[in-house]
Amino acid sequence: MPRAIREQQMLDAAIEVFAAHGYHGASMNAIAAEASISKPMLYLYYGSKDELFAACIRRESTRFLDALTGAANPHLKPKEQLEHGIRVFLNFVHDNRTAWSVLYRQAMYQKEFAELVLSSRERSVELAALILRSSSREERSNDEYRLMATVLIGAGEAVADLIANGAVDTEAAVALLTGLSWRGFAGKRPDS
Amino acid sequence: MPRAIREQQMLDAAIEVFAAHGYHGASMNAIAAEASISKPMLYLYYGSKDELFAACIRRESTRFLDALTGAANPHLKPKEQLEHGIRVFLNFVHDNRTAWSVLYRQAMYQKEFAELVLSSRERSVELAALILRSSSREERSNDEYRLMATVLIGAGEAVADLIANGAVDTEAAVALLTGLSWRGFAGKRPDS
Amino acid sequence: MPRAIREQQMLDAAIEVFAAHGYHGASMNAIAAEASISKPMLYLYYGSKDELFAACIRRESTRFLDALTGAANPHLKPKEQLEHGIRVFLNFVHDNRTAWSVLYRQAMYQKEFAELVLSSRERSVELAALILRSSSREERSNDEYRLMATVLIGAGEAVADLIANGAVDTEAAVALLTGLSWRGFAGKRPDS
Amino acid sequence: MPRAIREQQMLDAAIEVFAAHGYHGASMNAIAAEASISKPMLYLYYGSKDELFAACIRRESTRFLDALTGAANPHLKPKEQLEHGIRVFLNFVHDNRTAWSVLYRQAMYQKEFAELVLSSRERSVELAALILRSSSREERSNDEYRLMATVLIGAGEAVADLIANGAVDTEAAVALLTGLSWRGFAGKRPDS
DNA sequence: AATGAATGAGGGTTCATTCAT
DNA sequence: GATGAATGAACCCTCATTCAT
Repeated sequence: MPRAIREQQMLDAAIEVFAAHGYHGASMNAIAAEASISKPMLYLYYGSKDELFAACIRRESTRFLDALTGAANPHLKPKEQLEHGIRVFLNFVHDNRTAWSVLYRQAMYQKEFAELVLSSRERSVELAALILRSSSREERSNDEYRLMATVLIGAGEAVADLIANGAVDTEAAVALLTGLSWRGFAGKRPDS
Repeated sequence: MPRAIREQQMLDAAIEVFAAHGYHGASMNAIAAEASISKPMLYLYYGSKDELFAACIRRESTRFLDALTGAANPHLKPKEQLEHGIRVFLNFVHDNRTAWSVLYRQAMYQKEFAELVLSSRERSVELAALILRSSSREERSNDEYRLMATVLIGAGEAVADLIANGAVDTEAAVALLTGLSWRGFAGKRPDS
Repeated sequence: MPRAIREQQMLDAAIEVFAAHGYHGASMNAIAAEASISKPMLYLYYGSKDELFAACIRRESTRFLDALTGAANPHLKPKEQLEHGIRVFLNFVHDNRTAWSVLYRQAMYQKEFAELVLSSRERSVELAALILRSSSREERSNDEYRLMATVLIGAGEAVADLIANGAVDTEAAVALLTGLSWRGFAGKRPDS
Repeated sequence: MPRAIREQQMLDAAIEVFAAHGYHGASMNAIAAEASISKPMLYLYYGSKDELFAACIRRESTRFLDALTGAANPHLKPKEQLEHGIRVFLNFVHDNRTAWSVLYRQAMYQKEFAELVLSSRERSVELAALILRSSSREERSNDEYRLMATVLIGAGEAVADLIANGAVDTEAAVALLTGLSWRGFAGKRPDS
């Protein structure tokens, strides 16, 4: 069986099991079983549980960034662009909730994987910063935009958690986040 | 040694070790050693690793909420109140970063502890919502304020992570968050 | 509190807990709790779990032998005497089933306690041998009677187990054992 | 090493250690060491200590029943058949005394294993009942024969214990039990 | 006389990881 | 290329037992 296919098969299984049971709760046994292969194969391809987990993070990060990148559309007006990006972001997180919570949130606070997650998040911050810059009514430094992007993403994650818990509807969340982005907490509502 | 003191001693050690290694990475052996007591004592006082972890969460939650509650000051003007709350929040998260990341962030995504963390977070959301309401220039429903508070806290957590990484200075972050809260991403800067 | 009463209180509790959970399943904690005293008291009075268990065996053995001894009645005819003895035996075992099974049957096959149990059983064998001798139609040596008594008691224990399981009614068992004792397995029934 | 052989090797070791120390006294460590394998192997093959113990019971039960079944010989006269069965029984119990005492006697009084032991014993009772029926001088119901068989086995076990203790010689015991079976305690000796 | 507080030692169980084939 | 068989190490938890008061 060709290497590339095997790799995907194994990653699919690993992500599934990691997402379901968390890093420690997932045993190499379970992953091998889920992938319908033998344990030594996992080690042959990935060397260790840590590296396998890292590979999972990398693949999901890529999917996430692809989704975000795909959301950019030069024809949209700034505000629409922001809204669309937020929508894509929230939908992605919601659709991949379990994987997201394990591979991003948990991993981000685990010494061994924090760097990996952060370096990936860096890129989404970059993207968000671009959108913010284009939406902005005045010039700011790159660093400022990046900081703001971080805030936006943090807020997005918090809202995404709410969506995942069913506490909030996605479109409502999009509206809220867009509104807040535009006017802040204290500002008036558009329709008022 | 009296019971009350032992309990604190044990919680101190547990929080330290949990924060350093995460829930699974922390062994009861290590916690007992850190507390300079024997393992059975941990079990005598807390019954199980799960319950010990839960006790840690509870204690830190309380500390956090106390800090937040202490930040409320009726003499402050709304905007100052918001700014002060943000400052207290960021400082707390920064000062307790490791405990925070393990006892809140990791625990929140672990079935056994999610409920506990969420019920505690509920209370900080409540507090933040109050502050937001008093800062607001127009009336909104309670639910709306709570949602906004969640967003604010999510944003705060993201920024706190940056502070913890040394990427941002606390006061700068306070200014940014306050500004964004007030005017949103797109608004003009106060001084412009 | 006077020593004698304490001792009984502790033995009562110990027998109860041992009978309910077996030797290993019974913890000194549980016994102390059942006796409403502190663990060090148990150790003060009995020194160790083994010795406490031995004391339980001794007390129950005494009760058992007392019951058996009380069953002897010179006014009864030999066959009636035998039947009465069997009845008393079976009833005792039945009434004290849990304690019996733990303190005799289990203990008998445990290195540390086998000797104690056997030396107590010795005495019941002696008693049974006396009854058998008086029932016998011909002279035999003491050793022979003792051997036969052992057989009788073994048979009795097997039947007692059946009674305990509710598989057999006590009086039916008495009749059976008496009949068998009198005539053997192959012999005709009295009424035939 | 092939699976089948390992299984036997492990059961051999387990039976040895269980017999020597009892169920609780036997540690999985000790069993693994005795079998010259590692502990995880035991768990891979048997899943838990309980299941390993059950497997021991099953194997020894089978051996025991095989021995008993092999003792049946249609060419023997009823009384000889009974005598032969008793001899085989006593020899088996004697030859396997430690295993017998732990795997049958102790297990029989332990909630988790009682059912297993009893279901196996059921079968020996069945066998003994058959022999008794063919030796009997008059017709009885199946239930009666089974009850008598239980008594016979109980008596046999008691005698086997004596043999094991060296208090009695096997052939003497065979003669006694056969005689008692034939004539009861009170009857005359054959040679008188 | 009595106990709350404390522990050393060990048990069952699981897991990531590696040979030998 | 692929795996069945095997293990060292560690973890959570419990228990009999003992001080210090």
